[in-house]
Amino acid sequence: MAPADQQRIVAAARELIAAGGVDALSMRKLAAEVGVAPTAIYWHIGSREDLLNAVLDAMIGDLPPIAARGSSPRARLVSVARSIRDQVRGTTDAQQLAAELGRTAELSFPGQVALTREMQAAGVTGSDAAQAVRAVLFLVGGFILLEDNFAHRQPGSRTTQELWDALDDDTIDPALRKAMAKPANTDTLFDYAVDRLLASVLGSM
Amino acid sequence: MAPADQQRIVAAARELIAAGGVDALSMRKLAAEVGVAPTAIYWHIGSREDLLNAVLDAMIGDLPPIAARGSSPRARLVSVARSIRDQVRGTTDAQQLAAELGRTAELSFPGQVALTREMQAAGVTGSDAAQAVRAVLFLVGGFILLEDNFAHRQPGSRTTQELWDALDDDTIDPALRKAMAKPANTDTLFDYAVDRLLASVLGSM
DNA sequence: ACCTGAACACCGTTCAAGT
DNA sequence: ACCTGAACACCGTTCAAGT
Repeated sequence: MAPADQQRIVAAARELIAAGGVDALSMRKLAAEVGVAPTAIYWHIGSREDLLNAVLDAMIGDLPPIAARGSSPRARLVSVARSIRDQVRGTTDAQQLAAELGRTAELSFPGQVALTREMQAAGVTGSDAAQAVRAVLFLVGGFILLEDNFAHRQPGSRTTQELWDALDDDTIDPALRKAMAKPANTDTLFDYAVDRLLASVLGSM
Repeated sequence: MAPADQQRIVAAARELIAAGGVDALSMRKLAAEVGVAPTAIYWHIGSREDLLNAVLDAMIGDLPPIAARGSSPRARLVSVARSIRDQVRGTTDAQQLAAELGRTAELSFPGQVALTREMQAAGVTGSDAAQAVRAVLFLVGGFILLEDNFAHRQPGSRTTQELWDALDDDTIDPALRKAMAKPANTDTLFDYAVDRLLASVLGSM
């Protein structure tokens, strides 16, 4: 049997996570996959938390850089916001790991830097730019949170749409209630929200 | 010993969660707390997931309604956004449970309705209002996500501030880098971001 | 240096059996 | 109707012992 070095162990752990999510990774299953006793993992990597940190390190190393596209500063800002959202949505395991390990700052940092660079190019400087960048980041984060929860929704639970349909409230216009009950196109909504926030932040409605 | 009915079991479960978080609640500890064999819990409530759902039901029942304050429509919208944020921050256990059980829609719905009502009062109608409400909700959600992660950050991990201090990037102005490296006042930032988004959405900069 | 086996202290859950 | 005890199939982790 090949030696159970760190690289092989981390690779096997990533396969287990890719197949069944972070919860599907146990020290015992991993050891079986590597072809070794569970206790050997502890010799090579350490505790479960050490293992997860090593896995996250490897995942971060594989991430492509965030690219800005477009010619106008405004378009480039929008493209970075979209890139961040796309990258987060395509790396849910890494996001979950980072959340569990308290390393989300690390994971979101490259996007933050890219956004800051483009905000500077748009002519916003100093603490104004810092505030603007953070506002955009929070908006992007909100999409991630709510889309993620939407994706993790259990079959038995009620959707926002169903809740609106069931709501009996005369103070809200029927047409508006109906609009809220319609499922949202989050792609369109994302572009709209980012556009509105940038318009106001850049002072160029 | 008093009968181990559902009410007593749920109350004991809430105490365990309040004391040590959702992870501190196990069927066996709960049974010990109630003074009964672990298997008795299954007779009264069912599985662990059934138990957590019953606990979340009780928590939702205890939530106070979201109130709008202020006289101008804009001020009332801002106050609802702040109320949502405050309520979420004060109910982290319920938020975690809702996320695990896929019931976040239910938990965020009252705030969504309150926001919709005030958006209508501000003169925005139909699908425009629906989009505007959702944009504000996503922004509020982003604060919750990033503040939450910030709070759950492990002592060993690096903060966004430390990452900025360590960044060596000549394309970003030193003053801006310094501004990003300063810890953000999320209260101020929240008011700023909500204000900017509302200004643009309501079309009254 | 690298790995195993036994052991400890936990989990959630089922099910037959008791009163 | 309500509860227990035994049992099953899992966990993470430690540590002495082997090569």
